[in-house]
Amino acid sequence: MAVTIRDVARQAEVSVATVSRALTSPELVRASTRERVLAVAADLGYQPNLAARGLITGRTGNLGIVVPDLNNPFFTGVLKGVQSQARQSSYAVFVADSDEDPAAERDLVLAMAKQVDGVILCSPGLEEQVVRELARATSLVLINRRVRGIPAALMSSGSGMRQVIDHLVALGHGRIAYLNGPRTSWSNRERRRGLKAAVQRHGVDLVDLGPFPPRYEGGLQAADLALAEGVTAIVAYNDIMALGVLARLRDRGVSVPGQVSLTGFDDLMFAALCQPALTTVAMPVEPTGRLGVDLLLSRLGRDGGAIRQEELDTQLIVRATTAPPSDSRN
Amino acid sequence: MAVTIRDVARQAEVSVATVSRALTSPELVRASTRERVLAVAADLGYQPNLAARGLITGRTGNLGIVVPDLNNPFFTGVLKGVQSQARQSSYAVFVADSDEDPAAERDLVLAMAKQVDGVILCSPGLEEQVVRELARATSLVLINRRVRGIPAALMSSGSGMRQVIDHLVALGHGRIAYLNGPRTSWSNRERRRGLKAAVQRHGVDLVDLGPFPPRYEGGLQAADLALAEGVTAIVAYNDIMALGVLARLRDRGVSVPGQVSLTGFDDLMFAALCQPALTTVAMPVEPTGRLGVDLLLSRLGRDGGAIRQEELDTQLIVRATTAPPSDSRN
DNA sequence: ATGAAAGCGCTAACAC
DNA sequence: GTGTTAGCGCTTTCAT
Repeated sequence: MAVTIRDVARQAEVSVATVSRALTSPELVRASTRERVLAVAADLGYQPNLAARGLITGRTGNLGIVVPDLNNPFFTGVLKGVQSQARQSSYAVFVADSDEDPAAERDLVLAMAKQVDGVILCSPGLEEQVVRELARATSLVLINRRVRGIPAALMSSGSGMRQVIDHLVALGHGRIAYLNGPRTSWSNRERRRGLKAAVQRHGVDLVDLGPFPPRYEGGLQAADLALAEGVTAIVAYNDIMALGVLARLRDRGVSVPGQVSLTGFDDLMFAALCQPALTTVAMPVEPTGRLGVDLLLSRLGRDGGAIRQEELDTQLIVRATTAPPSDSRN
Repeated sequence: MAVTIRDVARQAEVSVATVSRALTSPELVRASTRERVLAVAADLGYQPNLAARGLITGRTGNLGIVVPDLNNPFFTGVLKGVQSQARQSSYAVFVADSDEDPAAERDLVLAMAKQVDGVILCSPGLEEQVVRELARATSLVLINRRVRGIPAALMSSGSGMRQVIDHLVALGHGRIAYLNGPRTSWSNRERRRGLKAAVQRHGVDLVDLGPFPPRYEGGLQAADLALAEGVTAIVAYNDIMALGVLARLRDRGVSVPGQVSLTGFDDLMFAALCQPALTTVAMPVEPTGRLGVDLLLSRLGRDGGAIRQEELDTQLIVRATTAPPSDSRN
C-alpha cells in the first residue's frame, strides 16, 4: 500500500492532524513544524489520497467535460483549453463523448455528476429543459450556448457573421446565399441571426437555404442549390460544408472567387491549406475552454460567484475565396 | 447531501451490509430481500459513492489516458476509442494533454496513477527507461509503441509501408524518397524499418531525407530536397507533411501524379478532400484505443492476464496522387 | 442469509 | 499551535 498520512505523522513525530494542516492550511502550523512535516512528506513521497479527502470535503478536485464528438476539431480544441486550464488549478478532467446523441449527453453528465465538482457541457442540440435539469444535478457551464440562468462561455458568432457580410458587401456583393447548418443547433441560430441583422442593415438580398448536414456532403448538395439562385457569394455554416461547396464548384467548372465568392466558419487547419485558401471566421476554441473552467471554478469558490455568461471575440480571416463579383463593373 | 446506503437500508428495513451485498454480490442475498433492496435503491435514486467504495476496494473505476496533443486527430481518434470502450465497462476516463512535452507526460502519468486503475499512454518520444518507471507506478498500456514487458496496442505501420512500396514499385517507380519524421519517434523508426525492408526486397533505390518536423512546413521544406534528388515518388512520414509537399510542388509547377507520385500516412479526413486526393495509409486509431482498454482491463482482472502486445492492421488507400512514372515507356 | 462493527485515509471540530 | 476524536460512505470480516 502507498504511504499514508499516519506514516508521515509518525516519522515527523507529530499527530496526523498536524500533517493534514501543514498540507492544506499551512498558516495554522508553526513554521518549523511545517517544514519538518513537509520534508518528511517529500522524503517519503507522500501523496494525499484524493478519494479519502473528497469523502470528507465533498469536493473531488475533478472536472468533467462532455462533447458530442471527439473527432471534431472544434470540440477537441475546447477540450484542450479545458484540460490545460484545469491543470493549472490542479484539477483533473474526465472526458466523455456522446457520439452526437443528446440522450447520451444527459446520461453522461448525470453519471459524472457524482465524481466531479462541475461539468462543462458542449451540447448544441440538447433540449433546454434537459439542460436545466442537469444544472440542478451539478455545477454546469455551457460552451457556445446561452440558456438563461446557466453560466456559459460563448464565442461571438453573431459578430463573426457581421464581419463576413460587411466584408462581402464591401467587395460589392448584393445577393448572398446562406447555407444553414442544423436548425436545432444554437450555433446555427446565432450565426443566422447575426447574418440577418447585417444583411438587413446593408439592404442586400439574402437567400436562405437548407438546413444541410454540417458536413462535406452537405456542402456538395448545397452548392448546386446556391448556384441555381444566381447568387454571387455563398456563406456556409462551417468550414467543412464550405470545403464541400468548393469541391462541387470546381467539378462544375465554376471558378472561386472569380465567379462566386465563398466563406466558411471555424478556421479549421484545413481552411488555410485548401486551394484556394478559404476565407473564414476563426473561433477562439481553446480560450473558450479555458474561460469555461474559469467560470466553473469561480462558481465553486467559497462565495459561489455570480452566474456569468461571457463572450469571446471571433475574427474574420480573409484568404483567397472572396473577391469582388465578376459583374461589378463600377 | 445525496442519498446514501443508510437511507436505502432504513427504507428497506435491512442493514447496510445487506444493501451493500445486494448491490455488489447479489448471490449472497436471498432473492426476495435483494429485490426489495434493489427496488428501494432505484426508487430513491441511490447511486453508490465511488470514492468511498474505492477507499475500501482500492479500485477507482477510472482509467487515464495521456496524449501529446489533443489537436492531433490521430490522438483524439485513439481517445475516442478509449472513451467508448471504457464506458462499455463502466469505467470513466481522465484525459491529459502534455503539449508534446515528454517531461510533462511523465508527471501526468504519475499524477493520474493515484486516481485510476491504469493508464493508457501515447508517447512516441518518452525515453524507454522512463516508460518502465511509469509502468512500475501504475498499470500501463502503450499505444503504437513497443517496450519489452509492457502491454501495447499497436498498428502495423511496417506493413503499411510495405503496401506503399509494393504499390509504387508495381506502378514502375525505381527511385523513391522517404521524408523522415522525428528520429526519436517510435513510429518513424517503425515506418522506416518496413520501408527499408520492402525497398531492399524489390531492389529499388531509396533516398532517405530528413528528419523533418512532422508538419505542413516540414513538407514544404522537404519537397525541394526530394525534387533535387531526381526521384519519381515521394513517401512522406505522414499526411500533414504530404500536404505540405503537395502545396510546394504545385507552387513549383510540378504535376502530381504526372511528374512525381506522393503518399502520406494516417488517412486524415483531409487526405480524401485535397486536390488531388492523397494516396495514404489508414490507421485503425479508434480500434487501437479500444484494444488498449481491453488489454488494460484484462491485466486488471482477478488473475492479472498476461502481458500482451497486439497489432492491428493498417490499410493502403489508393487515391489520386500515385501513378506510373512519366519516364516509364515500357 | 443477515447484522454488528471495524476500518479504508483523510479533515474538521473540539479540547487543551 | 497541536493532539484527540468523530466521522465521510462504503465493504468486509466475524458472528449469529
